[in-house]
Amino acid sequence: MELSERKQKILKAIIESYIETAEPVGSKAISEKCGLGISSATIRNEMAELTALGLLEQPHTSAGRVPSPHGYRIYVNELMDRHALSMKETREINNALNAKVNQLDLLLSDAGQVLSELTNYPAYAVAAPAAVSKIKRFDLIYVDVNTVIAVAMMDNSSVKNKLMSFPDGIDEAFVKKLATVFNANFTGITADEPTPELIASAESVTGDEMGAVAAVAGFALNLLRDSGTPRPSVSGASQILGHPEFKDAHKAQKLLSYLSEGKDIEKLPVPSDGAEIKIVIGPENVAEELRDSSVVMASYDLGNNMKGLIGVVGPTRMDYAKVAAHLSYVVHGLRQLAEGGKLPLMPPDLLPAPSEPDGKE
Amino acid sequence: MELSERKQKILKAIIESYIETAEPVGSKAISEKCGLGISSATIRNEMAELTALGLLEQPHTSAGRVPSPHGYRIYVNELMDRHALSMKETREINNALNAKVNQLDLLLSDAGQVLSELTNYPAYAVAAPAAVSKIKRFDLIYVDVNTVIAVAMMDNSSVKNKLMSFPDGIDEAFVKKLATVFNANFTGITADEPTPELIASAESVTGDEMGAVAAVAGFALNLLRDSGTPRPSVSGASQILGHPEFKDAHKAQKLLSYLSEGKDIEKLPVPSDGAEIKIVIGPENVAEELRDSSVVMASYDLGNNMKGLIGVVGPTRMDYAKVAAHLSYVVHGLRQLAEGGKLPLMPPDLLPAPSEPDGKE
DNA sequence: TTTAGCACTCTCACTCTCTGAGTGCTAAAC
DNA sequence: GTTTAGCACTCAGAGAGTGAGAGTGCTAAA
Repeated sequence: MELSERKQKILKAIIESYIETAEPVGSKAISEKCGLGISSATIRNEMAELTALGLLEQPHTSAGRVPSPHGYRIYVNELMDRHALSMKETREINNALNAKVNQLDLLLSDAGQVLSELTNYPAYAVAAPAAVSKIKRFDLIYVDVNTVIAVAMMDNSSVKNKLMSFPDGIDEAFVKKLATVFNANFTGITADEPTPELIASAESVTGDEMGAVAAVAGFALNLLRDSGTPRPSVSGASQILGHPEFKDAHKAQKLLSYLSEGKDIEKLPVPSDGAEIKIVIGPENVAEELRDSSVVMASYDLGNNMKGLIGVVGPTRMDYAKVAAHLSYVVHGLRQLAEGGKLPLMPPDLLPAPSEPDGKE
Repeated sequence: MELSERKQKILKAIIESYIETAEPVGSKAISEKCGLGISSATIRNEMAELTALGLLEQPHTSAGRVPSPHGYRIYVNELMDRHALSMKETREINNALNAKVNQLDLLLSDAGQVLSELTNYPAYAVAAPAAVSKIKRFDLIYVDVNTVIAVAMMDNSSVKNKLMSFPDGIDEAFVKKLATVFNANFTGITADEPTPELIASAESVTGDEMGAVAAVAGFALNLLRDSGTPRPSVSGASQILGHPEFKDAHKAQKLLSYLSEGKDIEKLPVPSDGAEIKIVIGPENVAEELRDSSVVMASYDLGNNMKGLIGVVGPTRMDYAKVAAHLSYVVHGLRQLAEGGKLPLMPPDLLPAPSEPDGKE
């Protein structure tokens, strides 16, 4: 389908006005605003045709027009201007990410928080579910006679630790031996592999004192079990309540609990091949709960098997251009940080690559 | 002020009915329900007196009565029955906590989640802000030639880790030396102490390669800076939207963003001396944002300097009895877990100690 | 092809009325 | 003195009716 240039301009103007005001847009407003020296009657004719094409909708006869999901799709694929990040925005992202380069798992949820504060929509981040997850490195740190820290690095590069108490005391040499045995036997195995024997053999090798082996093994098993099913971390959930389409608390609740419970996360949108940013509009969503929201998301791959999704959720009337630009910049920032760099405090001249939503149709 | 027994019974019946239905309670309903063989006219007389005493309020002349904050206070202090946890509830708490005994910081937010799911109100958990925080133990784990894990245990027993990448490669022996030096120099110091010299001396001792010392020191400094100002972790935020008093999205948003932003957490209620559970009702709250909500909270002290607050937030029309019982049981569970035990899968015969709200007046 | 004009439609805000729930008061009953 | 029945009174909320305003679609002229 090819739209005349004028139709495109009108559609764009309508969508942008609606994004700003959340009110149905009338012909008069467009004829004044969009700059083509054209009367409202002409606009009306064009709008009628756009409605017939399914790009606009009418809440009722005498209201203005509202973009349909399909209309947003065209807008996003073809009409939308790239949003140029302001100095201030860039600085805000850089500073916030720089300040938080501690634990990598936390970095992601922090990135979500930055994103959410910047865009005024909730953001989520979730690690890619690993088909089988393994422990890559295991160690025990002796703190004092009652305390040991167990540390495990998974093959997706997440690091977990647990503080373990031994009220009856534990021997430093024993801890060392235990660490060696565990590092030798528990790295590289998956949750399915027969571990009871492993534990038994570890016990026999070390000569267990008061179940330390079992305790440590329990930690390891838990990790293997848990890290297969990541939970999304959601930031800025309450932002959604600021938008008029969610002033019905029940609607907001459905969306929020879907996001934060992490059920059916496999139904979250995933990027199409090669696209850096994917925009999924309302009914295009697989998950029932997202059907009248839109999602702007990106996948990240920070190397070392750290992969996953990060995205922003909002009403279909969403400022796609701005959100896409922010998201894209944040993902670039993450990658840079993961490579060990710091982010420059001034914005680079080259803005992030163009967003590339999947063009169906 | 002494209430006659009959007034107490009526007040109790009104509050419990209101907690259940969220509708103003009329005299007729009470006369039928409360079991004293007394007509609605008599109840009306009593209700008028209770209103005069400030324990009930009338939304308007011809509506029923609604408990006032003061009324709730009396109810909580004197009238409320202890809620006995069902087998099912106990099992649910035990299982959920048992399953999550990995990282202790996570355990707390998990406890919040359990609480929130059980009570249908949002829950928060926040560590006590440390006056000065220090590193108790520091270590580096060599993973491979490009990767090192830094682990630090703070004196409040929280353990933090960071995965560090060294694209140019790093030597295992060097990592060991570095760990020794850092453990010797960075434990026991506070954020204020003059660290540039420390770093310099560490660099000279180890003979730095490509800024590894600086990277590790950066991690340590960040920890020291950050861990002084804990953020509350909030679970089940969206639950609040399920209650009719928060169907106004704006009101809900104010509450939620207060909780999750962690601003002014010093204004969160703190337990009064000796009380195990504290209940703070509506306007009794210090924080402006909590003024028309109630908070049921407890402090926990899991030993090893792990202290903090855990609580549940809801409308003033809250099922105080149930929430207090759940919270109390969860806190007991935490303590048991911290001591290294597992929770029994069957409920103990002895239910948690009675809740003990501060009795002002 | 564009535009002005006009009749038409439909929502929203407003008012009015009616209904039902619940009260407070009074006078009688216990 | 306490309790109760009876009754007039009050008020929120639902529903119907109305007018204004915004915006449309159509027609005929430019």
